[in-house]
Amino acid sequence: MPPKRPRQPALSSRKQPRQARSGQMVADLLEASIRVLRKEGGHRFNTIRVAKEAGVSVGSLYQYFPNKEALLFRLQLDEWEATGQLLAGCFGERDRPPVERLRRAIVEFFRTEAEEAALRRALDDASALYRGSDEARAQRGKVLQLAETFFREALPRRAPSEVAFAAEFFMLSMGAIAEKVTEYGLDRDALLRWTHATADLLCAHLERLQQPRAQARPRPTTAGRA
Amino acid sequence: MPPKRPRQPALSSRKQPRQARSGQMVADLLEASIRVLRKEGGHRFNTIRVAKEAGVSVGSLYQYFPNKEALLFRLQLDEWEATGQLLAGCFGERDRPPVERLRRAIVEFFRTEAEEAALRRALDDASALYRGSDEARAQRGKVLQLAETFFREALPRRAPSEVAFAAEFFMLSMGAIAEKVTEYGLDRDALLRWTHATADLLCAHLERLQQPRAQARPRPTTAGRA
Amino acid sequence: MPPKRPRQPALSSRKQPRQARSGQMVADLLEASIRVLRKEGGHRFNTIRVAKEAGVSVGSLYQYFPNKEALLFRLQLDEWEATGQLLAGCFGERDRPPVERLRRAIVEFFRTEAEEAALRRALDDASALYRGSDEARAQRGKVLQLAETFFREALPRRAPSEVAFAAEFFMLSMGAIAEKVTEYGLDRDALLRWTHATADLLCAHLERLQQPRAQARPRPTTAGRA
Amino acid sequence: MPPKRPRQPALSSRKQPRQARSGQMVADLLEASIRVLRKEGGHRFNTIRVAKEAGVSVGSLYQYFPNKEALLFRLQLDEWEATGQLLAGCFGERDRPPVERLRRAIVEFFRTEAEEAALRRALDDASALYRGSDEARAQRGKVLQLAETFFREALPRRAPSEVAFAAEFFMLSMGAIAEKVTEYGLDRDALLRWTHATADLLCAHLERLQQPRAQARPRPTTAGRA
DNA sequence: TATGAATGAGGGTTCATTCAT
DNA sequence: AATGAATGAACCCTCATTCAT
Repeated sequence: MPPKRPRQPALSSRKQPRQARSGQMVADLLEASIRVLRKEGGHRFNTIRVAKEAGVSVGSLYQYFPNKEALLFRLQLDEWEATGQLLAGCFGERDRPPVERLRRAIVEFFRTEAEEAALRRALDDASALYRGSDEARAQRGKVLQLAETFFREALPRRAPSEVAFAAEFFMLSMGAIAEKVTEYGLDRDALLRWTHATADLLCAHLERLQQPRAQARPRPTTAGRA
Repeated sequence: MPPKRPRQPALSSRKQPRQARSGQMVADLLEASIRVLRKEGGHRFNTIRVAKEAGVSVGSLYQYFPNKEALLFRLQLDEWEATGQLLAGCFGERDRPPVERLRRAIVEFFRTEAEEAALRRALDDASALYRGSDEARAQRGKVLQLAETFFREALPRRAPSEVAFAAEFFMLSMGAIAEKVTEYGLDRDALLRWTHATADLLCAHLERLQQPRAQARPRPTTAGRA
Repeated sequence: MPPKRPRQPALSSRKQPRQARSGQMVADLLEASIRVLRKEGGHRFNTIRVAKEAGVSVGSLYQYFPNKEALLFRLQLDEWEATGQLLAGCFGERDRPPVERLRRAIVEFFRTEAEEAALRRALDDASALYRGSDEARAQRGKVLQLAETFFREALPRRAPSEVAFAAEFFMLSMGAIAEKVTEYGLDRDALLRWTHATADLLCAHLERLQQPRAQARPRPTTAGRA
Repeated sequence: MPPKRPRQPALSSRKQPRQARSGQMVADLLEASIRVLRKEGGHRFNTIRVAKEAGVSVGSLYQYFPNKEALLFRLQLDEWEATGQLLAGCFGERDRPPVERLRRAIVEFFRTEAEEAALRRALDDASALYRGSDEARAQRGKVLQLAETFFREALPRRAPSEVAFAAEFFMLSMGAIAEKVTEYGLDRDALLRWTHATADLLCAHLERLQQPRAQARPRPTTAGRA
């Protein structure tokens, strides 16, 4: 049989940084990564540059991250984590009506997306490297959970499966639109216009879902077209 | 003598293929590219593989495309072109009401997106290479023109600037959502559910825009938030 | 799922060098490899050094050999091939009695082994890289076939399975002893002494096998000893 | 500051471990090394892994072994030592005839070789690192001494130089054949067949040497052949 | 015009060894 | 004495692009 190099890339950190020193190193590397991504873009992102930017050796990098993918993924995870926090904050304001909370979530989401546009873009460029990993799925699940809780509250009369779908649909739509919009690199005002258009779109949708028997709209048959 | 990457990528074809033979060569290369992208994914896409797949030499490839980016971009352009045709067809059915036309456009759009999911994904992985080029902007403009014509008809009482924004907003939203959805790799039924959810979302929005004074919704101040 | 790098190392040549130029390149690389192995030893053998020694670029090396292992393996294959030729020549001299042919084969074998001692040693150091490959097994099979033909002639009254075992046993013994002996780096006379001792050993064994019912020797039970 | 490999490897232990604690540490490291070799193979054998497996720090490892080679060499030394013990036991059974003792030695030798096949293979892969060292020569000398004593007894009428050569020849042959055979990874029965074939071969040779004027066999001139 | 061999910088990763703590 | 983080040279391999034929 041919030589078999093990090759079992993993995304989780190589060592749990418990001591202060290790934690610092990881933090330095992550910050350096962000700087590299921002300055050079996703496709110039490489371990040597990151290590140099962090002022450490490549070897050190590999002591904390099993491979390049893991480093990028960790960055993405942190972004997602922050986003989760943000949404949790907006969704959780139980003294406001749900639609208002949703709007605020959207506004805040667009704002933070835009702030980090360059970074997110770069991360996205590199996303092929960690796409489909279990860890990615897990994080996605966490955010969906969050949204589901909110939508359960906003749509008390809908069946659970409908609520779950709505949660996924809203999150995906918001994320997808925001991503594309921030790609444009708009100025503040233009961004606000897009933000509110999206908010109008999704809030109206939520209100419609809150009506007793919505959605019964005729679907014309998709005749023709191969 | 070595490559020495000039860092000044040009995307337009090196020569206008006027003769039949050249046209054939370009077509072969594009088809081969698609096969390579599909079979190997965006990150195994390289000129040697494409040339081999097309049954020609790398040198020939470089006679018709100044660089790898141009090849990929041309592929993307063709996709966009096809999409444009598709939308033009749907939007142009003047005997149907606009909302119905929009719904059909969305349904068809999702369908073709899903059919080519793997290819689009691969193209997207490679999109960093041609992103932001003038040609890309130009193509985008063409599709927007198309949509604007439709929305002008659908929203006769709206100001031109509002119509233009709506056109852009609808196109972007539809594209963004479809892209993310097809990333999931859903089965036929799930895909249909997502398709119609998106159609419901956007058609309702269009209907709302068709009402006299829509959009006058209170925007809560985005007070607070770290 | 985590990123999956294909990794399918193969040992066979990447392209069949049919043109003169290619053949030359392969030959140059193999010769350079031999020089590197001899000058630096198996553990300093690397693709960069080989390419430099051959006066070409690493890229060229990889156009003809899919990886380092393949290069080494090809060297080994060539050695084995030459050995096969050598043995075939000795074994095939049908006008001499088999025992005499065997002795000559052994003498010749030791001589060529000693000539290339440094190289073989280096190859052996690197053998972990291609050990157990199908190609290696195949080549081994070819040499065994050769030996079997000879032993069938030398031991006409033995059962085929016995002949096959004898062939394998003689080849292995001769090879094993020669390998260890040449490791010593002996002078001409000492080497001759070892050569003839081995020849005596193996020729006597062959003569014994040629006797009607040899081998009936009492095997003391291996009592004791964990 | 970095490693800066001095290229002057020393194999003797850095310190003579006199205290119990040190002895324990060395023992732990050696055992850990064996586990690593067995589990990961020669080419994944590195100091960090060994230290981790032993539950100590790399630094500690380097307190007792000047470098990786020394560690491996020590392992090899222990193997050789054990082998020496084994042979001494077999050779020393003065109440049995020499030929019988030799056979038993061979049988036992093959058995232990096979038991540790994986380990020996790994050690062999690493042998380039300590090959030719004085220590290796010394250990070899000890085993030869042992064998020589036995052969002096078995071949009382032979000249000392002949006895010495016989001792070396037998040891080398047995070792060489066993090594190659165990490389195959045979099952118990096949192994036994090979073992006894080797024993037959070598015991017959010993018996021949015990005859008054053996070896006077005509050596055909090695005419021809470059 | 077509070919495809050749280039070599660039990128990911490993690991022997040191030395501050 | 023990630790283990840090180092960085070294290694394998890829691929965009050129240019002699």
